Amino acid sequence: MKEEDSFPICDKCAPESGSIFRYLNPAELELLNYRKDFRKFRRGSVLYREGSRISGFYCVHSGVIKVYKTGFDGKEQIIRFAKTGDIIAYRSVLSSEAACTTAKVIADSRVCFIPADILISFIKSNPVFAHELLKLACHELGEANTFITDIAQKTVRERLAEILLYLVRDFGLDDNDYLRISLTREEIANIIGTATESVIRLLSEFKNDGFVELQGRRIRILDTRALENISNLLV
Amino acid sequence: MKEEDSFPICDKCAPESGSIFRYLNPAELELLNYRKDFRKFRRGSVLYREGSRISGFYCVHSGVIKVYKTGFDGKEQIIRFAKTGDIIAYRSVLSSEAACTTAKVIADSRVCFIPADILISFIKSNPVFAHELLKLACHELGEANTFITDIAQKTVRERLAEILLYLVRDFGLDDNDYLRISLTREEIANIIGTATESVIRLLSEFKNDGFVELQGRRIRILDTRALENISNLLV
DNA sequence: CGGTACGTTGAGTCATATCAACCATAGTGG
DNA sequence: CCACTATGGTTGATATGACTCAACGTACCG
Repeated sequence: MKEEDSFPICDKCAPESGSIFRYLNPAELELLNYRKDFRKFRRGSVLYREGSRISGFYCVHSGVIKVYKTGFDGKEQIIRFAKTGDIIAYRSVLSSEAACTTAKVIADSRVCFIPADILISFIKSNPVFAHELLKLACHELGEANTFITDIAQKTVRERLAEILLYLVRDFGLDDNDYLRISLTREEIANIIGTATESVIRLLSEFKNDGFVELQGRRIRILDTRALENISNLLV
Repeated sequence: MKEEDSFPICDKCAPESGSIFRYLNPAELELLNYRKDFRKFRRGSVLYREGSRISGFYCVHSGVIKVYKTGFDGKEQIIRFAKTGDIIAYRSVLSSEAACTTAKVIADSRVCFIPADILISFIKSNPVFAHELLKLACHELGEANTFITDIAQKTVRERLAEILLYLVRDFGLDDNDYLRISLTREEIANIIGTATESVIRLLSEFKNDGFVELQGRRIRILDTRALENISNLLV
């Protein structure tokens, strides 16, 4: 059996990936392993679509998934990225609402699909798990609020610098200081809420100023300090 | 004892106001009534400030409170309003983070302050309550995501029309179709993320087009349909 | 080798921010 | 009672950041 085909066992992968399931007890983990469904998705495939009813949620084992909303004119607004250990679609499952986002694979992914009912049952049976899930949701809410403020008040230039720093924080840099996530210019634009051309212009401005280096889609971060200054990040 | 001074009992006011506490059992409600602290605040007073550690959260009995973040240049970004039955600051309590917002009274308010530990204990003892709290947080998260998309993609004009409709939905109209919430132009600007002058200009544009009528701070909604068209609201 | 998706650059336009001046109202204190 | 002040509202002029449109370059892929 090739490594890629190995079926992940959550009582092993949960603590390693730091996922929310590390708060489950052995019996619950066993149930999770029994009920979950392991799936693979290639770049570009869609896990679920805005407006659809979802019968469960996903835990990301590997890969990167973008979660976005589609605006009035069809333009996508990226809300967040999910990577190893993150769960997605839990919001819709818990609030009993239709999905308010679409999830599309950016880097080939392996995920577990978990039926909605056992999430609910874990909440009922395991108060610590419920509390941690609440912490997770509340933390995301805090981040959303910060993002609202930024997008409402900052210039595109400031937001671009900020997003680059967030990507460094969340995905890290390789040995040559290249960002470990590969996004199209359009995707970057759809995070910070601007036009693709604006991202291109500002990125090459950053390049000319010596803050970054560009090799096609790869972005090398040369001067974090300068980006921090531009972004006017509080904290 | 004047009506205004009467101490609200949550097992009465919770079901009436539709607050989250309607999911507590009698014993828990008794504990809540015993531990909570009833407080009154005048317009302009601050319940808690961004960055502070909070030892509990608030349930609004009457009045209106604005919850906002302060941006880099000191400009406030209003995140939401809390009115009768709403709870605020629960996010910070649950995520064990410092407050990421400030809460300031817009219309004289009566609130209950509830110590953090009993919120945690309710989550542990009452799975239904925990689930409902999760629903609440997840619902707010969904609204935040929608707002991010709007603010990133819509014009100021569209956002202004949209916010007027939201205010109608959340606060209603009186017998003469006046909005039941009174905001300064600056506050409206701080919701939709624009300059005060822009709000003034667009509002008087709406007035000239016959969509609204303006009497100082009071806004009369004349043509909901037109506002819906302008706002490009999905739904 | 054509096709498709992505990246880049330039030119022109427009929505919105900024700056400045002025008015209206209400509360305050002498 | 009247200046005095503070706060909020309004309007106009001006500046500019960012978007749109359009053309073209590049790279990979079947």
